Amino acid sequence: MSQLAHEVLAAVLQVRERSLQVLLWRRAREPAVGRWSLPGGGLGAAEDVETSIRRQLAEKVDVQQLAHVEQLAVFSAPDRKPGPRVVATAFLGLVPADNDPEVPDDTDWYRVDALPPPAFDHGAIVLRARDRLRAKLSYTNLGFALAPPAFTISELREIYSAALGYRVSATNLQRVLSRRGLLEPTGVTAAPGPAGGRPAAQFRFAAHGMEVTDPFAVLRPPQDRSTGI
Amino acid sequence: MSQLAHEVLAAVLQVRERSLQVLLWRRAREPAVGRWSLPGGGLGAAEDVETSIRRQLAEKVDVQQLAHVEQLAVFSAPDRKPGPRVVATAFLGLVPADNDPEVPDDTDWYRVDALPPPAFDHGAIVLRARDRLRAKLSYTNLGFALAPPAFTISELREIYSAALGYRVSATNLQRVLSRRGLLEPTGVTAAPGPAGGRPAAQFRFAAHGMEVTDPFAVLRPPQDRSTGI
DNA sequence: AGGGTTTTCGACTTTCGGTTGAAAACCTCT
DNA sequence: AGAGGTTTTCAACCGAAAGTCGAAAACCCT
Repeated sequence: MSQLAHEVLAAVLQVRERSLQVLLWRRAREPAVGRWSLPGGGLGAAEDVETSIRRQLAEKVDVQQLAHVEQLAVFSAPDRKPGPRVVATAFLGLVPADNDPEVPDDTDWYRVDALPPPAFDHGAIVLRARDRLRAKLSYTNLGFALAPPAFTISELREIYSAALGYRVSATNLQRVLSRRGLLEPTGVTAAPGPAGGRPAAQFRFAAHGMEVTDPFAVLRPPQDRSTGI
Repeated sequence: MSQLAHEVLAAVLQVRERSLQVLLWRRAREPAVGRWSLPGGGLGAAEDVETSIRRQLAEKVDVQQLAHVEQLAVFSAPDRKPGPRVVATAFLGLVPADNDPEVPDDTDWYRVDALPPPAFDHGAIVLRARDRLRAKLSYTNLGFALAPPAFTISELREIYSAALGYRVSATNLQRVLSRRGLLEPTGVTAAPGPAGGRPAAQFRFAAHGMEVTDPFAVLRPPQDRSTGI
């Protein structure tokens, strides 16, 4: 079995200014000078890939603000980078909206739908991350990782719309999430915008909704009516 | 960046004898002599991980019969195997029911819910594969990869029940799949069983259902009623 | 006070999935 | 051939979930 290098990369996504954006840094040296790269780096000898990506992301953003990290896929085309072969494990990371983490000078956020010239296969990785997020938003409770600690339904609607790429109904969003027991009111009402309007109630995600749970199952097990409550 | 070995492994699942089973081979040499291992091997210099796992699976089963292969996850704990470190990319493979591929002498099928002693972390990989299959059966059209080319609704129900671990309603299964446009009748009616009974109509998965499509979305895009048909 | 804006919420409709039961179409045994 | 058993098929019903709509509430500014 041949020895080869292994790196970890993360597409860290956040909804910023009403659009889905990804954290990229500009390469100052060859290869791919001037192109934009995902954060990450080589896998250390004593760490698994998840430990490694969290360690390396800590250099770019405050880890406290990473609400969710999950494996995305392995990218292993032999020619995916020039030079000695490197296999990459790619991750999806999510930062809640309204956070504005300090980032290094060479690093910044870019719209996923208008990426600057990406290095190597990093463009494909970003798109995979976006697609994974969109799918999971719909059939899991992953939304908690994109939302700030407290939010109004309108704000949450903006976040979902930006991430999904189409407008969702605020009424429906509230009902779907409520029915799953994910929303709870904070009691606070937010101040209205400059144009006035009724003040909006603030919500937060329920504590038990802060982990990704099983997807909604379409073919459910039969209901057992014998076990009366 | 340190150099290390990379292997590919596959949990190849099939519904056999009304239960979900996985293809395992018995280790004849150290390490882990006598324990049961997933098929796979080292990543070649000129191949990506998917090419590699397909090549290595060809030594165990007829590749024609692999209806679906997808990446599962990377397993990278530094101590997942004794000896020099090896990172593994694990795959989920699916073989349609009713196929009975030739397998080598040291290789056989085992029930996922009663695994023989697994080598290394291969037990965890099998369970991850099972969970992924169960989730995707529910919210995608992945069922096509478990079903034979033609089947009755009862047979399909057996397959789904075995894979999911609970009984599903035949009536409901047929309607859900039909509504998604995945089933089409072959025109043939199967012979009744030994106890008689009405002969069952045969179906097949529609051609456009033979790839995994987008999951069922809960928060759909708004319906555009302006584009009348 | 009046007009504009935004949020909230109830009500309606449609779609989807779970359940049931009757009818259809076969078998075997007498 | 008829009776009785078995399995499949399908229509009908029901409830839950989700999409849509509009009125009322609660704020702003002039």
